[in-house]
Amino acid sequence: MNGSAGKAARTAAAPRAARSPGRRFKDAIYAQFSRVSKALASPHRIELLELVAQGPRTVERLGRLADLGLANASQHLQVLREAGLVESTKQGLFVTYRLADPLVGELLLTLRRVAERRLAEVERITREFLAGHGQLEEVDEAALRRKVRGGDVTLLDVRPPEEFEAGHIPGALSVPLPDLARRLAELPKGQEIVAYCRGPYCVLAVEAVGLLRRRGLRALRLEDGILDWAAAGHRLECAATASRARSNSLANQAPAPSPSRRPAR
Amino acid sequence: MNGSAGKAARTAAAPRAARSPGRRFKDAIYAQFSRVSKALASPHRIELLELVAQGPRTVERLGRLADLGLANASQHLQVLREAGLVESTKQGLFVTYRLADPLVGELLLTLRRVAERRLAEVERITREFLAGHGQLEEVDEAALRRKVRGGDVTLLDVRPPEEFEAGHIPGALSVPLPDLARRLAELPKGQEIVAYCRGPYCVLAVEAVGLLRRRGLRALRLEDGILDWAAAGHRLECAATASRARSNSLANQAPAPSPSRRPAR
DNA sequence: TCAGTACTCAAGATAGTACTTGAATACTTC
DNA sequence: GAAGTATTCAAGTACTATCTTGAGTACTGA
Repeated sequence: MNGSAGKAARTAAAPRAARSPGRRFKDAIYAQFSRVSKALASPHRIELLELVAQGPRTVERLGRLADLGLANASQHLQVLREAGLVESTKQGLFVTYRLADPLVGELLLTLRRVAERRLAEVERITREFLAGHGQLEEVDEAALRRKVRGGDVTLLDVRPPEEFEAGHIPGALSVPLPDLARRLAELPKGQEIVAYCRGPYCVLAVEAVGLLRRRGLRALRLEDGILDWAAAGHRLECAATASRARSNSLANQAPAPSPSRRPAR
Repeated sequence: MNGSAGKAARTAAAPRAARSPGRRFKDAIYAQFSRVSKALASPHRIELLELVAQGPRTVERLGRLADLGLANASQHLQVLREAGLVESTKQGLFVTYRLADPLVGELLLTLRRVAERRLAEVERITREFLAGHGQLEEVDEAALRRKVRGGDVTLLDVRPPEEFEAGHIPGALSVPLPDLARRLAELPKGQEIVAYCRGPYCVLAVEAVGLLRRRGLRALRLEDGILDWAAAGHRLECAATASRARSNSLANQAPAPSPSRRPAR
């Protein structure tokens, strides 16, 4: 790689030629660690990973959700797979990708937290986007509980149906964003609506709230999405358990047993 | 970019020309997230970050510890700084880098855990290295406590003195690796010696144990290093509190309050 | 003021990564 | 077995990152 000996050893730089066994071990280990971080080192792959974290999905669907070309999405997903972050299985024609380990979700969440806390641009960009939609006002979890107890609120899950089925906030009503305009009649009249989606950087809820307001409804956005809800240790309702109707299950739930930093899920 | 209209719309690829505001927001946000992961996407920077996590240090020292040329180390550290992961202050001639936030340490730890759990090579490389030094046998935390209670063990911190001062396992004796050969006389005779260093991928303790054994002493390596000790919620002793001698403080400590989510290698 | 030190900057060679395109593969369905 | 579909592969081009070298900056101490 770096040529012959000769006067190479003269430089002030590291004597890269004569590496000790300890050095070679470290190089090998850190090269492995960097396989994981290199896989995360692309905006598109982070987005794909967050989508995969919502539930298993096919290549074509992931590519479309992330606005990527099909071949490009496939290649990015392969990079993630080679780094051990996702797994894929082939069922018939379709290849389904899923998160390889819940720990990967934790890594993603920590990455996001570091960016939020250390990069001022994250808050600036978010604020500007929300301001542009007149949605600086948000509802946090505590406020949502209060509203639910008050009973005059509809909690709306605007994600695609399969994500709703994979897990949603108890008591939420599923109306995917593309269907919202023509299903307005289903919403309880006169009630305030709180919409949520995948997370704070998923735009579905923002668009839903915008649409609802243009139709003259009172609507707000839940500041966190489903992943944050789960990460905070709260219960999710999924298709299997959903038969217990939607009554007011949120109101009856224990109020956040561990606000610390549970990996939970 | 993607040519004229005509049959352009036919392709399955993303229509990258007409991006919605939502798409532009996502692109901007994920670009920010990837600033953090791009900073981690180099083996050298991960190593530098782990060194910085041990305590503040100058550019020259970090470069030497990571076997990097000075300019190269400086550039890598700047990349880390621009991603908000480290901070630097200039005092006289020296620029000191430190971790910007404890959350960065958590990110680093999670990255390591993901690599350990998902990449088989990590265990393979470690095992091969340890086997080459005849040190497959390690002492874990529980075993260390047992030995300490038995009283016939010396706990040895072989890191550089300033890292020892910044925080060490209570009761440990500081003998930096380069001094070890000529300070053998200081070690209590006949006792077993347990050596530790920065972490499982730091080779100092391995080399210390090798040296001690060649001199005929009974020596073992503690499997985790100082960062893991602290991450497990244990108390550290630092220079300020070190006056309380070394008696047997480890034996008197509460036994691991949070054994919850250990990497458990 | 001058030499020395610690670090940073600029520039260039090299290597690696990203995205696109068109073709190939693998499986299903008719 | 032929047509169709989801995905992957291969190759080309543009871009980005890395490391090195030598010069430049900022501060210290004599």
